[in-house]
Amino acid sequence: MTKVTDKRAAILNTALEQLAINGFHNTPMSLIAKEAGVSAGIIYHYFESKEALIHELYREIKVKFSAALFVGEPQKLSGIESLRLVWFNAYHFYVSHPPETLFLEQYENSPYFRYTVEDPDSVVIPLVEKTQQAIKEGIIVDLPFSVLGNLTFGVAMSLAKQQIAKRVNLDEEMLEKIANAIVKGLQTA
Amino acid sequence: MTKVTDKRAAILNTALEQLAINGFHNTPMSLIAKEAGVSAGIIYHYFESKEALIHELYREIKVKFSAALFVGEPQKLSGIESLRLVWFNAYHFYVSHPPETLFLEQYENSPYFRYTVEDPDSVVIPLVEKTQQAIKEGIIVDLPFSVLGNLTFGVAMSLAKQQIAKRVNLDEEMLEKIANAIVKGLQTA
Amino acid sequence: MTKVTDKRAAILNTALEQLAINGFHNTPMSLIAKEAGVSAGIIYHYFESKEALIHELYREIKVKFSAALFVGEPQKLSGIESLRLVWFNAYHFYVSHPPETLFLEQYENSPYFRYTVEDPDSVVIPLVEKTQQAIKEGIIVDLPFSVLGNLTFGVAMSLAKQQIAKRVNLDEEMLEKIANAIVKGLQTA
Amino acid sequence: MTKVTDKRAAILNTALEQLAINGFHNTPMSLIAKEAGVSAGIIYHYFESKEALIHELYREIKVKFSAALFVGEPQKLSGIESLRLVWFNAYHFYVSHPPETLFLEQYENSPYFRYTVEDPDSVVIPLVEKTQQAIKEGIIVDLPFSVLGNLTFGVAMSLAKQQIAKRVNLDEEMLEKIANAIVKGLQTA
DNA sequence: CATGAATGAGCGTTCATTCAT
DNA sequence: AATGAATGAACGCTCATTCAT
Repeated sequence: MTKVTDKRAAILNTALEQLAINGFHNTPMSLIAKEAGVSAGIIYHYFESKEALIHELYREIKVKFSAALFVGEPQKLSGIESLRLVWFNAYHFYVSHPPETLFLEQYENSPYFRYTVEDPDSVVIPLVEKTQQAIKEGIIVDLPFSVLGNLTFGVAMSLAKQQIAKRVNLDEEMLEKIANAIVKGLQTA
Repeated sequence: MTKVTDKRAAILNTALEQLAINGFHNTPMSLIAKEAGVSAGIIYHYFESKEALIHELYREIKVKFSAALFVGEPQKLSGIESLRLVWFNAYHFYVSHPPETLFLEQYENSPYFRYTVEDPDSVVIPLVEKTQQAIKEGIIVDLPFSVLGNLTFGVAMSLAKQQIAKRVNLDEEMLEKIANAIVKGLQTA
Repeated sequence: MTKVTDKRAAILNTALEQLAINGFHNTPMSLIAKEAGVSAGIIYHYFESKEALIHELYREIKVKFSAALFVGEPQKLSGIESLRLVWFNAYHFYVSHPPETLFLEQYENSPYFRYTVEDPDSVVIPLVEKTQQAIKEGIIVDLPFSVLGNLTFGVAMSLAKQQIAKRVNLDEEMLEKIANAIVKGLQTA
Repeated sequence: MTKVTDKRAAILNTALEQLAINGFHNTPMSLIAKEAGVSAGIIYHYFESKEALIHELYREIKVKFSAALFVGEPQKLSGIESLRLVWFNAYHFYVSHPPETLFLEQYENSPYFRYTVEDPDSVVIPLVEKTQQAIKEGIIVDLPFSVLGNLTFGVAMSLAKQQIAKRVNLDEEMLEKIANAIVKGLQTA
């Protein structure tokens, strides 16, 4: 049992690594197999296809990401403070998980995967409710969730990618400025 | 003379369309040729390789995009008003050019093209200077250009992509709200 | 184990045959595959490229050829007798291995392979030494090795090619005459 | 008239040069056209095909070569002296015409052209007769013409190729030695 | 479960040849 | 005669997937 999980996990880990480095289309299954120390054939025992493997990877990363958003228990803070903390959590997840971030970006921009429906992870519901309440209370501007997502997570990911690629060097002070800009923008009045 | 330009242009147009729909790696040269109504070989008369064709496409789109930013002459407005107008221009360019937008996103996230240096188009310099001045005057928060780019163009593109995919429906009122959020966030005090 | 060797060997054998018949550039990999009864892809499992396959073929033929030179133990004969025997051995190898001979000729005259360094096969060193000694003793004319090679192996190969092409019919008597001519020419005084 | 000849000649000259450098299969017609300063299409006005162009080149080189053999009027010398002079003429032609030599070698070893019949150029008949007479007189060993050709022209070409490739440096003294070896070998008694 | 040899469709690219101008 | 854009078959090679062992 542990063994099975181990091999499956090894494949997933290696796949993530290699897909992030080489891109989806420059990462042959045989390379994943080789780097994971398994045979090419066995991958098809655990995953139906390369596509399925990638989808599964996406799912797992999403779960990890969702969990990371709750560091510091933002659900217990006020609307604005919650927003700020969640933003930092997202940014820090991205910045400290380069392969995951590069993978997500590729996945979400691949026309191949473009039509995958994304329903919000159930675990994230407390945050959604918190935000809805803040909107109703007139604390946060009334914008659709997907727009709010862009203005927060989207920006966090873009910045993290720049940081990862070292095209910018964001220190704590600058991050504060950026978080302020975002929070200020989304606050009413 | 016109003929040459025509065929070259037909290839570029078709390539853009197909690359946006299928993605770089699921768009064989033979498909571009077929859709453009030309033979596979002739593409190599106009472009050195598939890679060169894609780079050229990128270059041309960037030029069109840069030009689009100047609609309404933002360079003649005050720092804040200029920022707001440029943001709208970017958003409208993206939203009204879905293939270009999908292409740009893929291009800029392709590991294959990740190392292409991007110096700001010279035509865009007036806007850069305008912004620098606004920062110096303390009107806009002092953040690196790449960060400001994320908070403006990056957000505009993400929203446009959502709009294109009909995952959201942004009317003028909502766009105003969003533009306000961004401008407010970037304004000092 | 035997199987692997079998398929690799089948590819090499078929490649030799086809390359000799059609020439390097008129022998598609797909033809080699078809004639060898394997898929096109599998060749690349055993050889890195068409070029590598050809180089490997050359190497193997050279080894076989070198071994053939020692039939009758020429290294134990006097300088002159050794020379004569080696010449016959070379000629007989060529004449009894038409594909190998045609292949060698193409390989060594291909601009593509013109710059391959050819150090004498280590197995051949005894013969080289024997010849050097005969030169030092004043039995054989003092000419560079490459020139001696031409006057012996070169001539043997050319004649063998003519024989193979049936442009001449060299019986034992005539071969004796030719060998005599060569040996006489290279003998001092 | 002169113009036609000029363009045809330009194509032939350039073709020779490029074919010698790159080999038959790495010399596109378009390269020949470009280097000759003509259009790709016009070549097909003068030559039926690439193959026909190559055959024609071969024919012309053979004529030049045959003429070169008569330098110093060997047909007026004694059998042995004639043989020696012809050998030198052949060698010097090869060495002073590298493109022609590399071309000839490729041509004659190409399986594609292997079955071209080679009847001795009529211009060469005086030499053939001279040799036949010398054989009849018992001065030169009685060997078929093609064998004698190998032992003389064949060796001369091989050595010239080595000289051209600078794999050996044959000075006059050494050439004398080699010529002596050949002549001695072919002389009776 | 596990291997890795084997398949074969598909890709990017080349180039001899043609033909509208 | 002359051009060079255009064609399209063919090539070397890759790789997701299968399957005998």
